[in-house]
Amino acid sequence: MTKHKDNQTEEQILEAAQQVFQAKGMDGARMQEIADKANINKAMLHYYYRSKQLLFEAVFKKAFALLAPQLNAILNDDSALEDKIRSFTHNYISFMMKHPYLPNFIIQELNRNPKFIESLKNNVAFPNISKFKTQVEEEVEKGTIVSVNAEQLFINILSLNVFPFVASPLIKAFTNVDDKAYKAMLEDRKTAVSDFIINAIKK
Amino acid sequence: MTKHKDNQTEEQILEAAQQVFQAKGMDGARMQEIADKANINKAMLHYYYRSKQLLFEAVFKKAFALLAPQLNAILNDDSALEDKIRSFTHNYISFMMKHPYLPNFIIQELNRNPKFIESLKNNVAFPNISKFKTQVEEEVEKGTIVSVNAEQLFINILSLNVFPFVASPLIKAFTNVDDKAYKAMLEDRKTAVSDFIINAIKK
DNA sequence: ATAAGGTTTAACCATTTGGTTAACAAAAGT
DNA sequence: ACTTTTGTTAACCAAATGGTTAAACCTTAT
Repeated sequence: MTKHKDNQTEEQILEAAQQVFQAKGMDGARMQEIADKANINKAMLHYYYRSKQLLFEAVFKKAFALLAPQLNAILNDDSALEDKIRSFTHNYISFMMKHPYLPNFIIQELNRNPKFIESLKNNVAFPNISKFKTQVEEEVEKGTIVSVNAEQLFINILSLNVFPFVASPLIKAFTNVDDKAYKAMLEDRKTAVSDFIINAIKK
Repeated sequence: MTKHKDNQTEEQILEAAQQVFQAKGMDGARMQEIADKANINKAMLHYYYRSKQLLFEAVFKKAFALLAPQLNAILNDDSALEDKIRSFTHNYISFMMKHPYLPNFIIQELNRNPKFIESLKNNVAFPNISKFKTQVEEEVEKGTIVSVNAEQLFINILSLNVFPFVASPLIKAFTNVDDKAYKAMLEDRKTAVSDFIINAIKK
């Protein structure tokens, strides 16, 4: 119990900031609300993070660092394509059901400030398609899957997995489904999406 | 040239508001910026629309009214399922390439305020899945497509078509693709996506 | 004990922001 | 002609907001 209270406060702030920023975005978030949620004085936010912008960036980078390994699972893992699709879909949906704010937060703030992505490319293990592209091209050549463009396939996989988390209010409304039933549908998607994708590319 | 100048001003405001709201969201938008873009005094915004909230709602409803018919094309049209998937994909991507801000704007603001969807259900021709569901179930019974849940299929179609517009900065970064090449990829998707979907459900 | 260093708080500040007001200009109705 | 209604503007206002400050409070090493 020597001097870890500082670390603890810093963590409290980051935790509270994460909640507020992810729920309301950079522009909608209020420093006072973050301070209240962290049970500290507003000046502490500036003591530890200097400015709203820097606090936001800390939250954003932490969120992105959480997402990146998920994506690298499909882009850089060594297993066979079909296995990867199944495990990625299963794992990604499980993961996002625990962090439902994440994808929307990242997409929204990246749209607000596209330059922001440049700093991420340096700081975090940034997902890259090249290895996945080689693998897809090999499988096409071997004849195990139909001829597909690797980028398009990647976009399709990503779309089918991410979109239901980004657009949930809209989809719920169109399909006349409540929260509970929507969760059940997401649960089904852990296998339904991979079946769908594999069906689409299997010869 | 009698008394349409009023209408003209009102339109200028709505047009400017649309640009600013869609680029920066409700919270990030500034009334002064809208006024400047419309080349009018800030007080005029309140003269015609009373408040930021009401101006925003006018913009939002107009945007949603533009989107809804697109979705009704796949949900309520009478043509055969396969034809619908092909024409929807083609038309939706063409349409969104002309209005790239639209889907992100609607999704973002609906996440910010999910209650908002209730008022839409009354005002606009709100897309509904029921007819589409019947059609899918019939085709499954006839044996022309594999056994799929209609809601899941709808989500898949929507995901594959919408997501690339919502997450473009992210996808561009992962696939190392610039603006021009991304547009070409979207162009390809007009047929690639429908092929993908039909492959996935065809027996 | 006490000096030094980091930590925390209440009060304060400058700027921004949505919104209002009162006067003025332009049509439109009589 | 003149009165009323509608459209437009500059100046103004109160509240909110990100950020600062100066003093108080701990903790710890000397």
